[in-house]
Parts: sequence; structure tokens; C-alpha cells
Amino acid sequence: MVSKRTLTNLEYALLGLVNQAPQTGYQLCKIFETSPIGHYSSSPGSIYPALNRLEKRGLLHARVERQSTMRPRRVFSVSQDGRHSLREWVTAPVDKNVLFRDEDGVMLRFAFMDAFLQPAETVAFLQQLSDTTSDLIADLNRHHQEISRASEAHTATGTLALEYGISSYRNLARWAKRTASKVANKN
Amino acid sequence: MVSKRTLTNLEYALLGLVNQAPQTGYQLCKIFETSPIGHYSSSPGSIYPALNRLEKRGLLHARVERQSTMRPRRVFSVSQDGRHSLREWVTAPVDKNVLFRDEDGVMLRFAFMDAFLQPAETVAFLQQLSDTTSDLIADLNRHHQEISRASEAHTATGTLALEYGISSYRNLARWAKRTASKVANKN
DNA sequence: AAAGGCATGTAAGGTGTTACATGATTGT
DNA sequence: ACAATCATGTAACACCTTACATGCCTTT
Repeated sequence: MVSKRTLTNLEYALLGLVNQAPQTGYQLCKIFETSPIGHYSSSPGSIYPALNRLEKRGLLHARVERQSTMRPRRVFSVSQDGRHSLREWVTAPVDKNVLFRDEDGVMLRFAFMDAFLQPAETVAFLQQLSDTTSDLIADLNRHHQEISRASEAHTATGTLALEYGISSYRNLARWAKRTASKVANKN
Repeated sequence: MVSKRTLTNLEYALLGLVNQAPQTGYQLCKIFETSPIGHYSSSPGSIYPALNRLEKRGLLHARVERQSTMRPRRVFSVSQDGRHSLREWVTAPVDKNVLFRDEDGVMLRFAFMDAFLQPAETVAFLQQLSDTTSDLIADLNRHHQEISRASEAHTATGTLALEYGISSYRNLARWAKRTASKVANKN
């Protein structure tokens, strides 16, 4: 049994990008700089160490070019184990607590999903996401009622911020349903 | 000139909560456990060290009860410096990059805002938030067009995830405007 | 007198951030 | 020859997470 340690979102993002096409660390840095993938700063200082970790764990394989020089160039590609890890990550159930604590991570999974899943499976994921989100909304509504009933030292803007949170998840649920139809109708 | 080091969101959250009412570390732990404030796990292992840091920097003051025993109890309240820090944090302009990288932090600022600002100032903040969000949406739309035009190795779900991001900021802009009216109409 | 909630803390480990350092290649 | 860009890496630092340890107080 391989070590079950889970990866960070950054590591999964790298794995997912390399899975789309083999890349060097520098190219991956550029992608993070120029595209809104995740909300990381993601400078070389985090990316190269992450790539090295992934290589050490055997999820990524590096083909070394310019080998003789002191500044070799490494082109990464995803190994079997890496693809397996990615698939497990992408297909994991959408847990309510995970959704609450790490919505970015859930969307990251979705973004890399179509390298692994059939449209029908993607639709199922979106349906599950929509359901879990509804559960979360119910929780937040309960909390909203509680702080309204007991007029605590809870501030006005505090309540309004909570309402934003709720509207935010409503938007997620709407998007998930809309997108599920889109994907389904493309066959 | 006092050290300008900025605090973490957790530290600001603690400062803001203690500003609403003096609290012990344990009570603050309970608040994080039972309410959807921020998306932290926020167990004792992060809260107590954070409180100690804030005390060391003179932003929080602890009144010690049960002093003679080996397990004293500390009730925290916010110092002048602490209130000043909070006010500066809350009233800082809404920067586009900050909004993109740390939306939670911006909403946290809003949640603690009414301890410091008049309704009119809160409305101004929301207006600024709405404008900055529109800028961000424009950026994301540009990026969306780019990846549509150049049909790269960009995946279908990747594009859909980007669309979620855009819808998400649209929802934020809507909320900001709606909430601005609400606050304005309450005088 | 035992249980459970109140209350505070430490230690190990991993990760992200910033800033810095360095070498290779390409274009002008 | 020089600058810009390609390309990789390290070091210091701070923070969060998890797990663990400990003691006080109230209720039964």
C-alpha cells in the first residue's frame, strides 16, 4: 500500500497541469502568473519544491535535458501513480465540511475533471455538488436565524457578511445545476 | 513608529471578536467551532499562540484571573493600539489584487466594520468593493476570451470553472450594491 | 469520587512567502 | 557585448495543523 498522504492544492494543480501537457517548472510558474488558476501567489519558491516532492513520491517523472551543464532543464510528465492519484482526488465524494473549508480545492478538482471522467460522471459530480451545497445553505440559514433571534452582540455588518456567504453558496448551487445541464446536453 | 507588520486574518478576526466583547481564549475557540466565521479549522493550537502574539505586540491586554493556580484564566480586551490597528485594517482601500487573492479577508474586514465606521462610510466601502469587483470581472472576461479564441489544451471543465469564478464575482458585485442600498436606507 | 466541560498550552511537522542567487540561451 | 528571458534553486521566517498533555471546576 502506497503512502496515503494527501497532497496540497498546489501539488494537485501542478499534477493536473502537467497531465494536460508535459511542462517545465518555469512554464508552470508562467501559467500561475498569467492565469487565474487558484488564488495562489505561487512563485518559484513554492513551485520548484512542490515539483521535487512530487517527483520524490513518484507521481511525476522528469526528463532531464541539457544534462551536462550546471543548469539542467527538466521536463515533467505524470507517471502512472500520478495519474492514479489525480483520478482518486478528482472522483472523491464532495464532502460538506471540505466544501466549506476548501471550496477552491473542490473547484480545482472540477477544472481537471474531464481528463478522467465521462460527461455523465461529470454531471453526477455537479449534482452531488449542488446537493451538498444545499445542505450547507441550510446550515448557514439556521445560523442566520439563531443570531437574528438572540440579538447578541453580533454586529449588523457581521450579519450582512453572513448573508453574503449564503448568497455565495446559492450562486454555487445555481452554477452547478446550470453547468450540469450544459454538460448533459452536449452528450 | 510602531512596527508596521501586518497581521494574519486569524489575528484580525480575534482582535475583532475581542473588540465586540472581552473574551477568554476558550470562548474564542468555541466561537470558531460553532459559527461560520472565516473558513479556518482554528483549534487551540493556532488560537492561543495568536493571542499571545497579539498580547506581545500590545494590541491585546490580558486580565489574569485565578492567578495563584497553575492554570490561570486570561480575559482579553483590546488596547488603544489594537483598536487603532483594527481601524486601519478595516478602512484600507479595497485593492484588486487583494480582493482576488484574499476575498475572505475583505469580507472579514466588512464583518467588523460597524464598530468603527458610520453607515455612510460603510456604504462608501461597499461602493468601492463593487467597483473593484467590476474591474476584476473585466480581467477574467478578457482571460475567458483568450482561452476561447486560442483553443489551447485548455479543458472544457477548466473553462467552466473559470465561468464559475466570474459568476462568483458577479454575485459579489450584486451583493455589494444591494447591501449598500440597505445600509443607506437605514440612515 | 468520577465524569465532563472549562481552560491553557507545547511539540513536531509541513508548507507557503519573500528575497536572494545563479547559470544558460537568445536576440540585438 | 549586452540585455532580456529562460530556468532552477536555496534560506529564513512565520504560520497552521494535528496531536498530545495538563490542570481546574462543577455536577451528579
